[in-house]
Amino acid sequence: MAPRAPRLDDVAAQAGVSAATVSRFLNNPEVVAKATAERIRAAIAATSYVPNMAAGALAGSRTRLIAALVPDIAASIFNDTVESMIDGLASDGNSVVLALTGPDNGRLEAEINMALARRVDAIILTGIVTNAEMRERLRANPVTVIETWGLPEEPIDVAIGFSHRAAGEEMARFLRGRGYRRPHLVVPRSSRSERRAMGFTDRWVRDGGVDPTRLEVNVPSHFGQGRLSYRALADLPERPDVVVCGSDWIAQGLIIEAQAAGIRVPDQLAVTGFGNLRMAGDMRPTITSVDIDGGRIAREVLRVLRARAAGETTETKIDVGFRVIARESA
Amino acid sequence: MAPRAPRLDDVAAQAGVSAATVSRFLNNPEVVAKATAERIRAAIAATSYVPNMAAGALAGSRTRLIAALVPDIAASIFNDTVESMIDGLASDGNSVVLALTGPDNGRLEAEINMALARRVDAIILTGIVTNAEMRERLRANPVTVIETWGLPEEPIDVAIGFSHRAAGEEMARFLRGRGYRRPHLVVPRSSRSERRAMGFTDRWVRDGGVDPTRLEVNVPSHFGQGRLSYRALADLPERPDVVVCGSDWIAQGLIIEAQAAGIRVPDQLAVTGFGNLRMAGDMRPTITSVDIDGGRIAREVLRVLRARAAGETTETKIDVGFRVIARESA
DNA sequence: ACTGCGCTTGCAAGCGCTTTCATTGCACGG
DNA sequence: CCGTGCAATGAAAGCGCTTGCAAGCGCAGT
Repeated sequence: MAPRAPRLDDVAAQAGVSAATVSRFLNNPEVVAKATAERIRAAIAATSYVPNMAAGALAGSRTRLIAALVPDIAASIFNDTVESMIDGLASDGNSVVLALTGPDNGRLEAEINMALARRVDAIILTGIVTNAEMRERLRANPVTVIETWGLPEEPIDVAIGFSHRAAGEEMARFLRGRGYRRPHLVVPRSSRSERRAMGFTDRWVRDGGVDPTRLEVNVPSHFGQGRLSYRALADLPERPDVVVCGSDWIAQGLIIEAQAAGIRVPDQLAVTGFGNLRMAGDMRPTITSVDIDGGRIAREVLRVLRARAAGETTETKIDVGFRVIARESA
Repeated sequence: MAPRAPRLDDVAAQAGVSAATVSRFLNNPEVVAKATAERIRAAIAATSYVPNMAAGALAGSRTRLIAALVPDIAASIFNDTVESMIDGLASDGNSVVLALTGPDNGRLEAEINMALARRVDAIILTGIVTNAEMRERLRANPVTVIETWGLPEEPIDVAIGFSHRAAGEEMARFLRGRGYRRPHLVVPRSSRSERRAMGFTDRWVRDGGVDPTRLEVNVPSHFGQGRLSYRALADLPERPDVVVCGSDWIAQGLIIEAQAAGIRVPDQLAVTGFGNLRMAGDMRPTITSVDIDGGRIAREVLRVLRARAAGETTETKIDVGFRVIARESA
């Protein structure tokens, strides 16, 4: 009944060539003679052949599968990067297996193991893996591993990111330059935010400022937290003059709650975000933020992957930097 | 040098059993004798064996790979659903290949073909496939196909969604009940939004209302469009009393721009959104929206997939409905 | 003791490709 | 006219796993 799906052999027979030639045509069209290519093309159309990549993966030890591990995608700052990566990889003929590692990377190990079992060609991590054993495990594996959004001292393989600490320091410098005196930090509970907060605090204090107050919030961070964070300001012994938020969402929520309370931003309270989401530039007032070029990260990932596919070597540490974007809110 | 990765054989030898038994242990632990299982478990640990799923897929004609096709993930209303699905599927031992079909589903066919080539166990579509040839193609394939967020007359295989037209009608009924007279629609250029707008307009007019004015905006819709949409109201011959937005993002941006212009929402201008994002309930004023239970969609998808995996049959049309959530903005 | 049954296990045949190696055919220079 | 070399192709050996089939085993029933 169900006439089994056509295979390479069927196409080959139809075209009057061997399976090997069809395979070559599929993977390296330029090595087969023009006339042959034409016959094969016709045969493929005639049989409506769809290659079986599972078989190809086994035989060729190349799955064309890339694993992307991210904490979440609900409203994540990584989404733009992930989207660009998927786009680029797809046009190279790869597919992306998206795995969620959850807050605190709770499922990180399980997902890395799954990626290894699938024999993906590369694993793209968000943030850096802290578990030493896991790092070794990955290093021992022939798979390409790219750590993004962070710059560890010794990358497992390749790291593409920036220094969160430096970003924090830069924001401290920026706000100090604008004359603010009493910063308050709203810090999502992720190692990256924590690092930025450290950088901010260290720099601020070293420059003679008073120790910033701080509030920690759960990840993933969102709009509602901004509102709550605003209310929490009331509990502070002294009112801050600027609130440094760990994400643009929080900043937006905080601004809206402040405005609803009749507080003018930035005159009475300045606010900064992080991530420079598109919304930050559209908000009223526009939000001062830190821009990370997610597209650039995606491009670098693609570049590295292409280089690897071509058998070339690449740098192992790529700093994409960041930029404080001064806008109306601070 | 690089001692080749351990295979099933290596584990088998180590455990003193045949490869077949190890395979069975891996896929059906309960069929191997307790003592044997223990020896195999030890052997796996000793050799740090990681199964090769590519080989497993070829031999077992089951990839445990699910393709999820969505238009985008940048700030998509589908993200919650996708996230829940990935979570659920991962805990069943599957992996999700996320493919982006782009605005207008420009890359839909290419990605469906890729999914077919990978021999995924199921394809989860966002929205319904309009290309008749493609629908036939999918029907002819043994793969499970689930269309979500829509309810076509004749699903390719299984459809899990709701009627966008009915949602539009319901919103018309709701606003009319509240006494609004001059609605203005901000409609993203997607077939789903379009359908809701049609439903709204038909109902509104049938109930004796004046034809709503409308503005079309590009997808993916975002905050900034809301601001622009507000400004565009000035071009209208008559000022609307309620703006029905195709997404909560647009509604939020519109509200903020209106407020910045000194307009009180909802007193002077009411606004509704769609999607009931978390933010909608946190905004000032809170946004009246239409809730789609994305988690429910995800759960139904899982249920269907599990049933299929168990060889059972399932309903082919599952209506998850929607609910107008009345809040402050309208 | 013999038969039969259920539970475990092993054997071996693939799954549909890729790739190495060898072969063929042909153009070309000597 | 023959030897060379290159371009194009074919033959066949896997890639590492799953699974149908059959056999071994211990035990209950007769």
